[in-house]
Amino acid sequence: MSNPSIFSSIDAYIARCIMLSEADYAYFHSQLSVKNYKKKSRLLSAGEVCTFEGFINKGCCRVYYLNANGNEVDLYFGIEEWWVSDLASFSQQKPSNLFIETLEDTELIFISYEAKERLFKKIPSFDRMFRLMVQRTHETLMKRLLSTYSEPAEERYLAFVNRYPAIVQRVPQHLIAAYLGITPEFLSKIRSKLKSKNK
Amino acid sequence: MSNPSIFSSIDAYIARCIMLSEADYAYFHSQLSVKNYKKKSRLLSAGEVCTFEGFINKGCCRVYYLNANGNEVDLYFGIEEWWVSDLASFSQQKPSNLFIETLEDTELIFISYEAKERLFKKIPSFDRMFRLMVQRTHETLMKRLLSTYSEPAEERYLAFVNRYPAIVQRVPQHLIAAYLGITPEFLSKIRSKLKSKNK
DNA sequence: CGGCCGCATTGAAGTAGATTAAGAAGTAAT
DNA sequence: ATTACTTCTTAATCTACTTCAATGCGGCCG
Repeated sequence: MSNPSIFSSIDAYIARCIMLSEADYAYFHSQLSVKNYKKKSRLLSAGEVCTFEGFINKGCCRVYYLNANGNEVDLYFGIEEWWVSDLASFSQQKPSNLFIETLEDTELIFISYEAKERLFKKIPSFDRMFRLMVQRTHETLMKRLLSTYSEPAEERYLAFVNRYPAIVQRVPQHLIAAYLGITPEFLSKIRSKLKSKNK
Repeated sequence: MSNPSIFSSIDAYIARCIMLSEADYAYFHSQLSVKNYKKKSRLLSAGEVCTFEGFINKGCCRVYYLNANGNEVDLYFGIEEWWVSDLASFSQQKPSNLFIETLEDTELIFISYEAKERLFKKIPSFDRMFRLMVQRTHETLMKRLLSTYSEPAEERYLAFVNRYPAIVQRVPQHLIAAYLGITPEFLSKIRSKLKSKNK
C-alpha cells in the first residue's frame, strides 16, 4: 500500500501491532485530528486534565515535571513516531502533574478520550494495541529506574547516547541533564572527561 | 455472594475493575492454580522466562534486580492482593532480568501465559482489566522515578512509610534501603535522625 | 545452654554530584 | 551593529550519600 497521506506514519505504526481492514483504517482516521505547533508551544500544563494522546508526525517534544524546588525533570523526549501524553491524567480524566511542550515546530496527530473509547468499542483489537503500547512504555520506565539506582551518571549518559542517538542531536544538553537527573554543569564535566579519554 | 473459597480475594480484586457473570468466574477459576511456598523460596531468577503472573493470597514477596556491581535493587514488595511477575519477560516470553522471592510463607494464585491468552479470548473484558492494571503500575513507577530525581532519601523514606505502612512492618530495613536506592547504613542514620527530631 | 549468624547501628574518611559564580560563543531580536 | 538571550563550559566550594570497619543484639540451631 503506497500511502502518501498524512496518516501514513501512524498507519505503519499501528500495522506493526495489529491487522486492520481498509474500513478499519478509514474509521480510525475519522477519529483523529492533526495540528501544527510552533517551537516552544505548550501542549499540556500541570493542573490541566490531559485531553489527548498525541502521535508525533514531524518534530520534537519534551514531557517534564516541575518539582517542589522548581527544578524541571524531563520524563522523556519524543521525536517522529513517539506518543506524547500524560496517560494517568488522560485515562482517569484527572488533573496532570506534567508539562508537555514542543522543542521544534511540530505536527501532531491527536486522539481524544472520547475518540479512543469509540475506537475500543468499534475495533476491539485497539484495546490490545494500547495494552501492548503501555506494556512497552512500562518496560522502558522500569529499565530506567533500575539504571538510575545502579549506574553512575556517566554510564547513564553513555547509555542514553547509545540508545537515542537521534534525540541527542536535537535536544539541548541541559535538557538531557534534566532527563538524567543531574545538573547541566555536571553533564558538561562528564562530556569533557569523556572527550579527553577518547584522545 | 458470601464466598469462603480460596479465590474470594482475587475475585474481589477483579470485581473492582470489571463485571463478570457467575459462569465467567467459574471459567476464570478453572484457569488458575494455587501454590504454597516456604519463606525464602525463589519464584523467578534472572535468565529464566517468567511463566506466570502471581496474585498473593497470603504472604509477602520481593521483586528485585541484581546490578553489575552485585548489588540488589528492590523493585517492589508485594503483600496480600498484589501481583508479582516480570511483565516484560512474561508478555514477550523472553528471559527476565529480575528475581522474585518470598519473604514469608506465601500462598500464590498463578495464571500462566496460555491461561491468560485463553482468558482474553473467552472473556474479552479481561483485556481491559489487564490494561488498567498495567496503567496503574505504570503511574506508580512514574511517580517513583520522579521522586527519585526530585527528593532526597529522607523524604522518599517518609513517603514510603506513609504509603506502605503495612509493608514497613513486614520487610527488613536493609531491603527497604535497597528499594530507596541507598545503603542500609544511611537508612539507619536517617531513622535515628528522625527519631531524635520527634522527641 | 552456648555459639553463631543475620540484622541494625555508629563513626570516620572518601566521593559523586550540587551549588554558585563567571565567562565564552552562538543565535535571535531590535 | 548592538543588545539580549540561550547554551555550554570551567573552577571553587559544599553536601548527601558511600565505604569500610567495629560493635551490639535478638533469634535460631546444635
